[in-house]
Amino acid sequence: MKVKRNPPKTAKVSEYGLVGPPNAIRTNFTTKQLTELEKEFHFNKYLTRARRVEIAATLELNETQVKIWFQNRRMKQKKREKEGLAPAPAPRVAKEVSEASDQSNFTSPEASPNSVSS
Amino acid sequence: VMILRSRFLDARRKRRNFSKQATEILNEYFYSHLSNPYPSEEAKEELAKKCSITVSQVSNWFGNKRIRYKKNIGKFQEEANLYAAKTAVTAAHAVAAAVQNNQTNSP
DNA sequence: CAGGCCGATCAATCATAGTT
DNA sequence: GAACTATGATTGATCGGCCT
Repeated sequence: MKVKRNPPKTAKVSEYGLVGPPNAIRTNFTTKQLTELEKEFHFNKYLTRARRVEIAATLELNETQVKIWFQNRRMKQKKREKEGLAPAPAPRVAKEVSEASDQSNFTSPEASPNSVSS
Repeated sequence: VMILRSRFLDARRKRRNFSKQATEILNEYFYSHLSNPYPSEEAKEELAKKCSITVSQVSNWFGNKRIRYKKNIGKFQEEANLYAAKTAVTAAHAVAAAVQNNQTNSP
């Protein structure tokens, strides 16, 4: 569960030396877990220690996983907000090859969680 | 039976390939900064503007490119040489122009 | 000093567009 | 037109930095 890297900020990554922790499984959250987390997120963007423990226990996840999920979720939301507010620069790229770039971008982010279990 | 792959919640995943020239610009930056292919936020914004895509898309592109490049450098060698050459030519033109300008300006 | 959050990135995977 | 490959996007998790 660790993927030691070295993303250089002030250095060079010249040789991408393979960092190799043999183990690093990306846990797949179940639809139920995601649904619960999402529900909680809409209630509170931030978790309290107590709530985190509670949720972790209920969903059978580590506190860390819950914590990380919320962090990622917040970043996701921020990204969405930023993206959804200024997508329409209509620069006439009056040049050669340039297909129609339609962007039906409106302020309608989320979709409905569909769980069509077979 | 618990491993359900109902992961198709991404109805918005209607991807659209970037224009040929956008890819051109991104690759040019990538290969001319191969030692450190991490554009700053400002650079990303500039690239985004030139490519007519969002900053996030620029980030995605670099993220994918970096990983895929290191995953199989050999597969991209050809591409790397191509852009390296292109950059060299551009640089040469710049030098030539500078020289020309210097001559017409120095008595 | 430990713990959380942010921002960027990674790495694996998904789903689709483009090729063969 | 199926089979394969290229590519953009998503996301659980890591890293470094900053703040409380």
